[in-house]
Amino acid sequence: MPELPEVQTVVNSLGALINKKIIKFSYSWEKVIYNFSTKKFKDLIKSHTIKNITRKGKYIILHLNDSYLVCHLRMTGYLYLSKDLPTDNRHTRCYFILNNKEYLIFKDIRKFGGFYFYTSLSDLNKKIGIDPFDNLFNKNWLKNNLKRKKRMIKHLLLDQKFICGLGNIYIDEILWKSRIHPKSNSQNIKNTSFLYDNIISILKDSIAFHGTTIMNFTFDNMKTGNYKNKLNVYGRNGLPCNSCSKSIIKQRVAGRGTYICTYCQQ
DNA sequence: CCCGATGTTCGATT
DNA sequence: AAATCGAACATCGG
Repeated sequence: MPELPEVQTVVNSLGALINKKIIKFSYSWEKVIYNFSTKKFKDLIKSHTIKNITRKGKYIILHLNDSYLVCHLRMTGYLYLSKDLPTDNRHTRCYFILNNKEYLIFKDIRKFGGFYFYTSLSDLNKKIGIDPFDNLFNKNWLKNNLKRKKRMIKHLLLDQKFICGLGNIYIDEILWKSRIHPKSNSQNIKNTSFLYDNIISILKDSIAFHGTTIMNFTFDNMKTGNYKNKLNVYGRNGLPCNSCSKSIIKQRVAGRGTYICTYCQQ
């Protein structure tokens, strides 16, 4: 579920974490910590103060005194602050107790999400590419780097090592608005400037609407995103294209369910 | 009941 | 280098 706008929405909802201290870590699913055993992680995390919260791609980054607590929500992760522990713990995988007696709670239906502990961000930066809101990501960057690759555009945009943060929903939306067929070769894309504008504007627009809730995405005590009503292709199989009125089709591209207007996107 | 699909990522294989 | 596939899981719908 969560792509860049949803992750940014979560980051925005966690501002109250700043300057709070982590007192204790508790878990019920061992694999919720990706790069350490939970035993080791407990030691590492204790008594750290959260200095800042940022995001890169789909990763949430809590800046600690001299280290980083990084969270990835994968498909169904839900990270939120609460004065109380959940009454329904079916999907609670772990939580942190803070010095003000509040809880940072991580629920995750499908158990794919979790946390990394890093002493530097270099591992993370090596793993993923440029963020769309990075100053270095501009029209020239996109033009030059699309030219360097010979890949189906949808496949390339899904690759987090290329650009990080885009996922299945927003790529379909961006390619529809850009009038680009998802199977197009990245080298042959003519209007890269228009594609750039649509990447930025669609992400910004969705952030303003707190992201898209299709099935499971919630933030800040069960709030949901409202961008779903603004989707032009995703999930609109068989419905008329908002530009030409011909039928939206669904087809598998790069192994993912993909929504296309074959008239607008040649 | 079984099968397929779901917004992500990783690693193996072609 | 690029593309496909299965796995990590749970849930829902046909």
